[in-house]
Amino acid sequence: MSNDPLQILQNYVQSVGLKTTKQRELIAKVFFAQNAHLKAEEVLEHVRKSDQKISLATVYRTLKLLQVCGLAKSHDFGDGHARFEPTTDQDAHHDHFICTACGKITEFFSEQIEQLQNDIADAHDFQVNYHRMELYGFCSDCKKNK
Amino acid sequence: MSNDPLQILQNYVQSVGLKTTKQRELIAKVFFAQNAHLKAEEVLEHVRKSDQKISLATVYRTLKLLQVCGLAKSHDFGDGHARFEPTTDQDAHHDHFICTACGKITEFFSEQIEQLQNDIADAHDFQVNYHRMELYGFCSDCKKNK
DNA sequence: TTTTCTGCAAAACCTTTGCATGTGG
DNA sequence: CCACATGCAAAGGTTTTGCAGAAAA
Repeated sequence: MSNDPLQILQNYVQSVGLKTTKQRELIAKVFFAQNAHLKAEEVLEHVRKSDQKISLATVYRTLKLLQVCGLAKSHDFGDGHARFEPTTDQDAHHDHFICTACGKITEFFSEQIEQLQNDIADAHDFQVNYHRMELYGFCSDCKKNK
Repeated sequence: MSNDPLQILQNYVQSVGLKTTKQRELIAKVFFAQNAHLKAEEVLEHVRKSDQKISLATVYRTLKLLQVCGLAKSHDFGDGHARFEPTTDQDAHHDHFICTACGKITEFFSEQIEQLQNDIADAHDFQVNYHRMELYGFCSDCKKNK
């Protein structure tokens, strides 16, 4: 059983009767290579370096496909643009720090948060399936320049 | 020094040379009375009960004004609609539980989260100004019906 | 009277979709 | 060949903006 997202995508595509195309492969490759929070437009920019003709619609369609097979997630951090990020086992539960000065998004992981969400869930009779925690403020660089 | 958001708004409006209007007063009154997470369209619905002629544009403009003077915040919970909520001292730090079955949004507050964010901030050399924590899953009602 | 505000409609924005053409299996 | 995929452009949804008339200071 492979952990390579491109392999997983390939398997999924075949099993559901979809087709492997140059565009899909390229978009997926670029997306997983950039381990970042990209807007669709940014994914397109990267992809265009290899293929000028790929359309934004295809980027959206491929990103949606990646979400359907559990390889990507989208999220709006509040500026009206959806950001996409890979979902892999090791970072499925990571959280984010968002610098409100420079816009940089950094990931972090806290075991305590996992514990905390269980406590809160119990206290409120909720069944938590996943969580999201975001800390807004200034990153170390921007903190200096204040 | 008043704690009444309507009073704060009034003071702000006057101090910056803006004008007090029936529409602004009504929208603000309705918004603060509904202590909920409302879409702009929902604010409009409530407002229309008192004044049929108020436009959606004015609702947006007033909600933006409330954000500028720190009385409201907006956030996209992932369905593409911005939700607006009052920002007051007592609930400035609350967090959210979102039921992915029925869409219900519930607030909660945890002192431990406040502590946790400080620890994380220190560890990463970040200056946290505010945070957001969301737990996604099933509320007690929807949990039963599974 | 002067500046701001409103309502309307149009524009802007990101994202999705319809359609004719292209391409993988 | 047939079904799916693509690119383009147009449509879709929410939010913003330009403008002329209305209202507050």
